[in-house]
Amino acid sequence: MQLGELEKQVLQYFWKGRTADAKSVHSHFEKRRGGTLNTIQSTLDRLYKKGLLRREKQGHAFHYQAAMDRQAFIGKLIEGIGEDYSADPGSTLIAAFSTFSEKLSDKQIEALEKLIEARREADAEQSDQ
Amino acid sequence: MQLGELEKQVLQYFWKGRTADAKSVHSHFEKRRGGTLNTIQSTLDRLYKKGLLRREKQGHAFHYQAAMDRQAFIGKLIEGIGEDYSADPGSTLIAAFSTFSEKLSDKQIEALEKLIEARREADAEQSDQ
DNA sequence: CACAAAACCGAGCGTCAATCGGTTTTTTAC
DNA sequence: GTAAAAAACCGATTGACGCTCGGTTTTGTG
Repeated sequence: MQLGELEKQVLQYFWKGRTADAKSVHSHFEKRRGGTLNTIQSTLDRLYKKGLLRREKQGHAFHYQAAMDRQAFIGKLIEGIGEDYSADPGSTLIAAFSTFSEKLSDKQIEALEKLIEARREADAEQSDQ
Repeated sequence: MQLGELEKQVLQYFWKGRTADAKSVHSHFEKRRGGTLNTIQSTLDRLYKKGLLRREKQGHAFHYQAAMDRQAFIGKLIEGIGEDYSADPGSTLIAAFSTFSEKLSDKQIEALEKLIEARREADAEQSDQ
């Protein structure tokens, strides 16, 4: 799922937890980059059709919000990379870890180990039943 | 770094450790998908200009080979995603782990833990000096 | 130097995001 | 209920970029 520059920015805007209609989004982006309301509208529509935004009629306008959070979306993108280049999940993850290794803080490493631990426990649970 | 379909396939061809000239690559891909030698040539050239293939004149033709292996490249792509969506390395990695968690074998989890351990030791080493 | 092989150039096509003018549909206000 | 306003929707244009390939130039070899 490759997004254009404006799409990326709009998505990140919604990841702040906001719900907004085209008008609000437009007034937010107008200052920093210009563009008409129509441009924002078609971008919202594209993101909606791609399943990245949810929307709902509220009075006269659609109110949009993120359909998944940043973490879930990034996970999907990384999954897509694995598929594109025929890498299994394990090696994709190892590639990621190797690349980032030096940049990780102790805290982040701990968080990762906690996830691993949790996953191990889930495994044990499974074999109990 | 978004690649086209042919580019992806050619790159994977080189990840098998091969060194090859345009002619060889073409004869490899001709069966499964057709296309002229010229198409392969321009694809090799594009990949070369993107820094994904290395090349060297050998007699009258360039011999190409992968400039980095699959793991390094996938690492770079994932890094790019983090940049595109303003995610720090730690959260990118956690997103990857969360997404793949259930799909990982025990072996792959162990491999990951070994990497974490290695990274911890590197840290300790550092603080010794 | 001539011939062959490969590199290189350039153009056309398809896809897709960004952009925006114009039209249709929907809401709301009277 | 109808008119005005607001928003959605449609369609066309532009700009990237990958794929494709014909044609020209360069290069290596005998």
